[in-house]
Amino acid sequence: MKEVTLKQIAENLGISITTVSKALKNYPDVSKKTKALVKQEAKKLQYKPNVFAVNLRTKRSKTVGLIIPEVVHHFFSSVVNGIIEQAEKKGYLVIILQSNESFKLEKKQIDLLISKRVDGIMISLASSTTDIGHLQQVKDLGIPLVMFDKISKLINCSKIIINDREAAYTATKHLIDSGCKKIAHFRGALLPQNSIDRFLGYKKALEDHGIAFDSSLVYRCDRVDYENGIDAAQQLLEDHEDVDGIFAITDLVAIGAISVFNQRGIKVPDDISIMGFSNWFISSAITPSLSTIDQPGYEMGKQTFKTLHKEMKAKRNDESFDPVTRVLHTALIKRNSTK
Amino acid sequence: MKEVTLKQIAENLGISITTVSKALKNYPDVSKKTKALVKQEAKKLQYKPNVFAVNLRTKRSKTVGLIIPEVVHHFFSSVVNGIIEQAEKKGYLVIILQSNESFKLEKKQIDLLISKRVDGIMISLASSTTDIGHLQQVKDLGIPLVMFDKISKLINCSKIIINDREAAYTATKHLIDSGCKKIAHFRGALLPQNSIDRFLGYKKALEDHGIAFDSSLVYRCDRVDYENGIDAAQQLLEDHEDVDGIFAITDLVAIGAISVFNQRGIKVPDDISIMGFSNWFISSAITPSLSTIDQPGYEMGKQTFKTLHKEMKAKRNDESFDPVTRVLHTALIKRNSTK
DNA sequence: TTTGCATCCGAAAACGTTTTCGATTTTTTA
DNA sequence: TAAAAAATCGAAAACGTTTTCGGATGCAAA
Repeated sequence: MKEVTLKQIAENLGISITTVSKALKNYPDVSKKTKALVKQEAKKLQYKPNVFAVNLRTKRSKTVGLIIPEVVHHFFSSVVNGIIEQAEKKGYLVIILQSNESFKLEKKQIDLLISKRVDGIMISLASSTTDIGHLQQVKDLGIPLVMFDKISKLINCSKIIINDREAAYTATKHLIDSGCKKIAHFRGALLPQNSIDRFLGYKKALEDHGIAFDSSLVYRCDRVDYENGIDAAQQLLEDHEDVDGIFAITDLVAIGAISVFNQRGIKVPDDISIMGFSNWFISSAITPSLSTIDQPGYEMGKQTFKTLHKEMKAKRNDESFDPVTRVLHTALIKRNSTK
Repeated sequence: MKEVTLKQIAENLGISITTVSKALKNYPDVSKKTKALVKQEAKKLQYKPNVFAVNLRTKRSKTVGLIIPEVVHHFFSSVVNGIIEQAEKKGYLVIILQSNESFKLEKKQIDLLISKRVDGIMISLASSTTDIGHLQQVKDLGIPLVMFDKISKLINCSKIIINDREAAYTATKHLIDSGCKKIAHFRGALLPQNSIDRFLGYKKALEDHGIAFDSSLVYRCDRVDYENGIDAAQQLLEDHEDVDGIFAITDLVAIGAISVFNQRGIKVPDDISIMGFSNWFISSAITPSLSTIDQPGYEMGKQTFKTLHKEMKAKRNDESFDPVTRVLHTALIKRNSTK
């Protein structure tokens, strides 16, 4: 019941370990005859290379690390899906870590991935991350790094993103185009840039269309979840009776708002129109179905790994690699929560 | 810019590699003085053990594999969450693979994990998996294995599950208790045992409460998603006008049904009561909110890794380990889709 | 002084692979 | 037939760690 090794095969065939190794990897300096022999014996014994030894020798693990803020999250799980599918195609495995939106944890996990000597790292930052020393360290060690969605401009690496500002602009414009005159915004916390950008897109759209920006119409949801959507909607109803549109930073927030309106008999979209953001699965399943911006999670994951793969390949061949920034396309999804 | 190794430290201090290694691991046969010296130097040079060499030497990777049918799925992502959190606590990393409900892919991925020499494997089977040769192989190789949720009885390993049959019984009984007389069931495909068990629980509940089982009230959703819920509900409305309750195999199916009733002006729960299954996040966010059975995904993940960890530990110490089966508690969640 | 006993250290083997480089054999060319 | 070229193979080093086992040293007990 011993492990099958190159040595084992070599002894069985009466040849050297070197030749066995080279035969299995199709080196040109071993004859067809011995190659066939070796391969046959390897198959017979069900030889599987010891990946630990290979790693040690080649200094690579064919494994990459992924850090995301949350696993239980439609958008991020879509990204994960895109990443692991693509990675598997290229023979890479993915180690997934969850930062729980905590900077401290994120830092620790970067260290963990470094010590595990992954071949590359993909990350979407925690909201609280501003200090980027740990990421700089990754770059300094020469480990390929790709950031997606929640990025930091301070670090010079490849980035896969959407244009949050433009998408928010489109969302707001859709409300304006459909006749809304007084549009509220349920924004996210102050910190992640995405939250800021969406707010700026909202503001810009108003200004471009002759609607004065009114900061009292902006509500902050520090956690962009269902409950905060409920709270914001309730507060909004107290503060302003005549609002006829809402652009929510996230589908979940929008859905929270809708549930409030449903309960109070306020008709969506007749009395008030609502736009979400992300096109989570859930947004097509509620009543009324939610108009939103499609944020291509799966595609983002795919592109993220592809970019990382290119960078890893370049590194392996000692070629230089210039970081790229890829901005993915978002689309307006018109459903029944807007006119 | 060379890697810092034990050798490096040893040379700097003029001692042997052996002593350095032992000092860092607090072996008793190295003096306090040299220990302090070594540790200081290690810290100074920012020494990090080469995990590849450690793996090769110790034959362990401190990495475990996880195969699930789908990543973008509330329940499974909750499980993932529980697993990686627990794993990280114990110093293990998790490699996640997605079988896409494909038996072939599942088999390939098992091979992949074996060849990567993970220390243990956790899996929830693809629906189509009946042949379990690949899992037997895992057992035969002595790799600790834990199955959860979608399991096979044919394989002797630890299992973390819920009692689908009992939970379905509870769900159906709740409909009966709240006054429903004619209860339909939207079941899943023929294959995964969970689908069968939920069906059996439904049937048993009817029989125990003096309601004759009527197979024409059972609709099959081969994919348990939103669209199939819509289809089943529409078909049901054509076939039977007087149904007053539905037990759907999954929240998503139930929500599809609700959307149909909402559209047609059929009142839930006044005209018809609906029970889901799983307590996905979404079920509390729709209108009316969905009564369902809580399936503890996070806890399942936690227990799954904990059990695996015990088994890995036993193996490391050459102790025997008897597989355990843990049945987690499910709870009836009463919301507004039932009376 | 010898013996016994801790205490501390290091040589060396081992884990299994990859790859360089030189040696040997075979084939081709002059 | 000899020399050159090509084809084929293998010895050995290297990757960085862990762990066994024996040696050295010092000290107390006999």
